[in-house]
Amino acid sequence: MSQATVARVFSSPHLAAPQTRARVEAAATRLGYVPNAIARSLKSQTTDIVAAVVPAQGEYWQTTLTSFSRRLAAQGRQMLLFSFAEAADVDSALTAVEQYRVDGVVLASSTISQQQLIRMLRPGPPVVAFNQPAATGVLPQVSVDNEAGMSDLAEHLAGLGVSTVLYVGGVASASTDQIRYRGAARALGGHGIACPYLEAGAFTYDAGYKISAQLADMHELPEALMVGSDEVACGVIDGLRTADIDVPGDVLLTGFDGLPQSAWAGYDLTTLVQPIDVLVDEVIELLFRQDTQAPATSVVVPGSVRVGRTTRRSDG
Amino acid sequence: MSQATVARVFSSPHLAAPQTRARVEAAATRLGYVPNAIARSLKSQTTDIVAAVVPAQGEYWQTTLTSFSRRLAAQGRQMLLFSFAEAADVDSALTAVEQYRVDGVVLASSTISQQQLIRMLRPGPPVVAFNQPAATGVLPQVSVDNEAGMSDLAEHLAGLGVSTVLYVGGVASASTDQIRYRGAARALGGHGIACPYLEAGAFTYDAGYKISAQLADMHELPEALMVGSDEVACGVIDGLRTADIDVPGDVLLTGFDGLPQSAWAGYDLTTLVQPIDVLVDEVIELLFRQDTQAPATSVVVPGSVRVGRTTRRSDG
DNA sequence: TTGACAAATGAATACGTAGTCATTACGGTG
DNA sequence: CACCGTAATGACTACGTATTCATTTGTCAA
Repeated sequence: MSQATVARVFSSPHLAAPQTRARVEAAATRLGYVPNAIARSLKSQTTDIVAAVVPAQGEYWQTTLTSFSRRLAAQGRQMLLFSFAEAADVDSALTAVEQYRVDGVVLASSTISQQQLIRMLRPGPPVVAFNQPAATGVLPQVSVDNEAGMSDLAEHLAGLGVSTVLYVGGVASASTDQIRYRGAARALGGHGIACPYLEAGAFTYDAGYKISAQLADMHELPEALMVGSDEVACGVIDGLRTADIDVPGDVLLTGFDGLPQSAWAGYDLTTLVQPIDVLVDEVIELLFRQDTQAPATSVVVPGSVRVGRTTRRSDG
Repeated sequence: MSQATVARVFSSPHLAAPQTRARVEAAATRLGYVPNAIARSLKSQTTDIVAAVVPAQGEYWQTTLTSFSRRLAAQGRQMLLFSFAEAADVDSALTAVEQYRVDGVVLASSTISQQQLIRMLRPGPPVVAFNQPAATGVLPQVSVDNEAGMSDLAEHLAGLGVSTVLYVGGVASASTDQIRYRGAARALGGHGIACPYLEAGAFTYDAGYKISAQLADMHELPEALMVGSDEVACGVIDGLRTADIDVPGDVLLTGFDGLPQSAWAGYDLTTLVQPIDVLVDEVIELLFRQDTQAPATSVVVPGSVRVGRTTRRSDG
């Protein structure tokens, strides 16, 4: 019974005689033998591991993460997780990624710097950016159609006869924020509606809650608020309600992302639902497609508007 | 310039002459050389990787997950993620875990079967169960003090003069659910208050939302509801409000877990806040403590009651 | 019986690193 | 100058697997 035979039983069973295979398997269970994936990786130069670099905060990323993990598991691949809170953590994460010789890398988060993206261009595993329009042209990238999505929401508002709108963004320097705002501004502009921009400061509930104080203090509220993300939108709603301003009674509101929470009855946002499973599938296909012809392909997937209570006028 | 010298520069720099080190580092950046963690793992029999087996759904687990990831990263360890939706996925995950020779395994979720827990007793990396009281005595385990926590909440209600209470659980077969209910029943029993049990069917918002229909149909509501988890509690609140039953106006309510959402102004639950970072630290310490004296230590960490609007009577 | 051929197996090697051991170089002391 | 101790380095091996190549075994036809 040689080591080579054992290896064959586990990696290419058809090359071993059925009788031999049975003997090997019996011995394996008896001795508690389990093949060593580390050694296999060293020999085969492939780890079946995909690294994911994801922000530590935010509903949206967590949802994305579990989608990735499950999809990869279905393919027999594992996921090495790197969640980071600050930009500095990204660099150390990328260093670790390089050492582990993973089969692919997913970079999620719009706050990863251009410089950090470029770093990943060195020879190594395939890299795909997730929902990070700034990476377009630099790295292969997959994202929802932010501009068209926000544009669709704007058209929805315009269709309701709204004439004054305020856009509440998360982080003005984030590429997704910029593109979503552009989608809103252009669509509304087409109807002759202006759309000023207000920055909440972060893509979080708290940021939305706090910025709502500024809204409540305005001498005249706009008819509608377009908020850059669902999480911020929930904060805005709660903040306004605290100030006795009703949504949708006193002001209409839209979100973006389609988080589970946005569908909760307490909020029931009109929002753009991102088809996360589709996005994830596109990323995985991009990582493992054979032809590496186009090095920086950009895949844009359309989202869909879900109309909720926040744009349904009670008096309508 | 031998391979041994290069290895020393990267793994124990003090053994290399400063001048040599400089030359090696220069050559490394020039050639794009990066040490191979796979080969290192094979030789050193240690991967610096911890596997986490976590449910795909649930706010609570996602929060836990990112806490783990960050804490491990701070130690120079990585996290191999296995999220599962069904029990069958757990087995395949455990199989993969065994192959990758990770340095430790964290099993989170109260729905992992006893049989699956026992499987991990075979020789291999240290394993710790997270918030899984059923594992007590079988595996080392870390959890919040579920019974005392729910008991504290019950005392809080009793202190408000409540005399009728209904407990809304998630999954009756889950050990956490049972223990939390016991905490409520005992504490309330001490005040002569009965506490019937109602099962929502899952630890999700939707389950809470649906079960609230049954509550709304009761001919007489209890004075207070004790809900087994914050996520279910949010669903119950929204469901009741849909049926024009106000919380806390018509019924008081408590949650459990201390999720970020439970503090959102729209809910502002009275709940038991789990000190997740502390729990995570305990798990990591248990995994990597040197002495393996007590094989099935059980660490129980106290939580703290946060009083929110849901137990503040407007008329009080 | 012999040859040809396929199936099954064993021996040997490489993957890239860490560590052991031996060797060399160097500076100080007697 | 001889001796010794320390610092620095190189040669070599093992970690557990996949794979190539050679060898053995078994089967069938001539």
